[in-house]
Amino acid sequence: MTQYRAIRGMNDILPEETPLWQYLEQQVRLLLGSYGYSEIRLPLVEQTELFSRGIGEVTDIVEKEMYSFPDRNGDSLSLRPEGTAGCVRAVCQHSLATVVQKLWYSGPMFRYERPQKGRQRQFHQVGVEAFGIESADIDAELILLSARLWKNLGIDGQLELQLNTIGSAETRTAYRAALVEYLRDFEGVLDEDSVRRLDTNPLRILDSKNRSTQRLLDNAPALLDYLDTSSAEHFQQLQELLRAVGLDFTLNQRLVRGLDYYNRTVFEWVTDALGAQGTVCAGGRYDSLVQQLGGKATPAAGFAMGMERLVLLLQGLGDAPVTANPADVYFVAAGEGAQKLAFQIAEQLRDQLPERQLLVHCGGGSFKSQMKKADKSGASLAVILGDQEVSDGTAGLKKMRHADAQGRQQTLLQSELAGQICELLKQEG
RNA sequence: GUGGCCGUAGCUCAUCAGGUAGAGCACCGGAUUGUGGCUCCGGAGGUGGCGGGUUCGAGACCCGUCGGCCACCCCA
Repeated sequence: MTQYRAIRGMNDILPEETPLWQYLEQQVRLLLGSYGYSEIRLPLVEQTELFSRGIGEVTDIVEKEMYSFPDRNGDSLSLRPEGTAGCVRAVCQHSLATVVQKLWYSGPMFRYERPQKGRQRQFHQVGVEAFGIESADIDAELILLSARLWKNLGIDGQLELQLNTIGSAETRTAYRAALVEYLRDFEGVLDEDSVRRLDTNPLRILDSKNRSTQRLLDNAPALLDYLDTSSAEHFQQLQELLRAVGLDFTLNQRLVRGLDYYNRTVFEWVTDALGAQGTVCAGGRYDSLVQQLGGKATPAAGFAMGMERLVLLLQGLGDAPVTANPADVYFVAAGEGAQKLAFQIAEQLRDQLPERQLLVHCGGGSFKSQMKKADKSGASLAVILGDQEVSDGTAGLKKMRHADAQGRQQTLLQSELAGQICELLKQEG
């Protein structure tokens, strides 16, 4: 029984899983680079106020999910529950938005929630943000690059794009009033959470999972009818751009986001392969956030993707796209002299083959047990050194998993070893 | 925060009217002298999450607690 456990909801990513994470991160990095986005690295901790002002005081994230604590000087700090607020803060602080900025970041986020499939208390997001562009083309680009990432990862078949617009602040004020007026009449039949939201955040009622609430909404006023003309045009342009490149999407009028800063475009990539946490990537436009956080008015749009959820999708692919790297050469060394010799030869070989994985056996043991380790390492070649080789200047070189038992092992001079290994590895590619 | 299911070796799990625990995989060693993969033999490894209760006796029953999973909620 282990004495210490990781904090609930904060999981270790074990060596077995890291190759898949590295693969995912690499694909993300390449793709974002190809669209001209630059990485920005941000602190995990910010002033609590940045989040309450940015995300919204009455959102669940701020109300009950933040890890907040007083700093030693009494300031209230919080572990970031999302990345956009901090990114906007950095953009303002360093006056980055004097020109168009296309940025991305990745790292852990923290929310105090009950863990379940696809949901941790410490989880990882990659966020992508574009500052300084008001037109719908950047909305389209953000969506297109995410679509391309799914394709590159081979998970595009499992994802569907849902799209909506929530218009301007005025749109929502007017619509909110109409929606509340409509729903008040059904207060008796609404589910408990939706009743509460009538006062706090009525738009969130739209994406309630409650079936009877959803039925009530069938006859509710539609946000589209309250849309201001420029938002309507913006939305129209976005759809045209997406259609122009043949990207499928579903209009979902009940799609609203849980963070207050969004306006106009909102979108989600959803899957039914992950149980209840089906949103893998989501975002939208947030034109007033920069100004709201003290910067110059700057239009902006962005999205975030949940890395754990993407990893789950990749793992579900069956054919694991990545596995652990097998070794190339394993040095079996029995005896003190052989150990020294193995290190010498291996170090020399590392100069010539920096890309190859060379393992020198450590920890002693019989030839037999060392050979077992060599086999398990996946190495294609084993170098065998013992007292005899030390004294006569030779080395055994064995091709592991070689069909022909006869030609499997050769004895050669130590001076020939490096050249022969290079040659054999080159043959294998 | 609420609810359902679950908690036995590193991992996956079993056993039994309640009588103080097993298998497979993994690990270690051996099967002729210094050599892997297959097979065979052997070994190590568990205060049965923790605490309390019922009982002559509990891993098995009851209560509590902690933890896990899933769902609500929330959201990436």
